[in-house]
Amino acid sequence: MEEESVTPARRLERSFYLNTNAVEIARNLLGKVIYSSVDKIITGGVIVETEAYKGPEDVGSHSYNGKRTVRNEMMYAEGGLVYMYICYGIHNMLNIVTGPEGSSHAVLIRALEPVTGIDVMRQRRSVFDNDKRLCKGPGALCKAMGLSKKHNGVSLAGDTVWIEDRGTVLTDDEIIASPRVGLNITGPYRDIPWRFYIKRNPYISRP
DNA sequence: GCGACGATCATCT
DNA sequence: GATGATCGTCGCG
Repeated sequence: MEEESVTPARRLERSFYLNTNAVEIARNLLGKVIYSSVDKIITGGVIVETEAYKGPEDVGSHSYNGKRTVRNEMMYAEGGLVYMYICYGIHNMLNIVTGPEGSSHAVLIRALEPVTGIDVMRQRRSVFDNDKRLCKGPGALCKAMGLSKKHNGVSLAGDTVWIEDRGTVLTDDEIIASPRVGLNITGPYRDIPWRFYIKRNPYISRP
């Protein structure tokens, strides 16, 4: 038998997403690689920034207090699906549904370090001068990866959107936890450190 | 039916 | 750092 010199990339398994602690999953998604295959073109990048949203106790979550609407229904699905919604009328947001069916936790993907299909991402974003901007922010990365609300409910076990573990190990001192971005709420959940990003990574949406 | 409001981004100054 | 773009969704009654 021949030994592998590097850890082979392998898709995250279903159990990864069934963890009931979305905060833990948000942290553990850092360093993983997310891919999309849209119009037969594969694009992807390393996840460098995430945010956890924990329903129903999290005032910042769409599912706060058990709220259930047409828009957020996907949050209640079993972990391992994609929850997409539109923000500010323009921007698509990519979330990973987590926890068992009936719970409503999710992780927002906020920034990627582009790895695959970079030229297509430049075209989709009309950004040709600075690859650090390609997937800088949740709306930007969706545009770069060709993802929109029509991908709501797509399974990460399928061949449209999936996440791989490349064996990257991040220690706690390489990860920054900080308050979440853009929430217009008051109370303790406003400043709870549920945003995670890789320290000094130039591809995050903001320091 | 309608008014208000975003888990943002690009383009200014 | 400030501002305008832009529209789906929610909640009201």
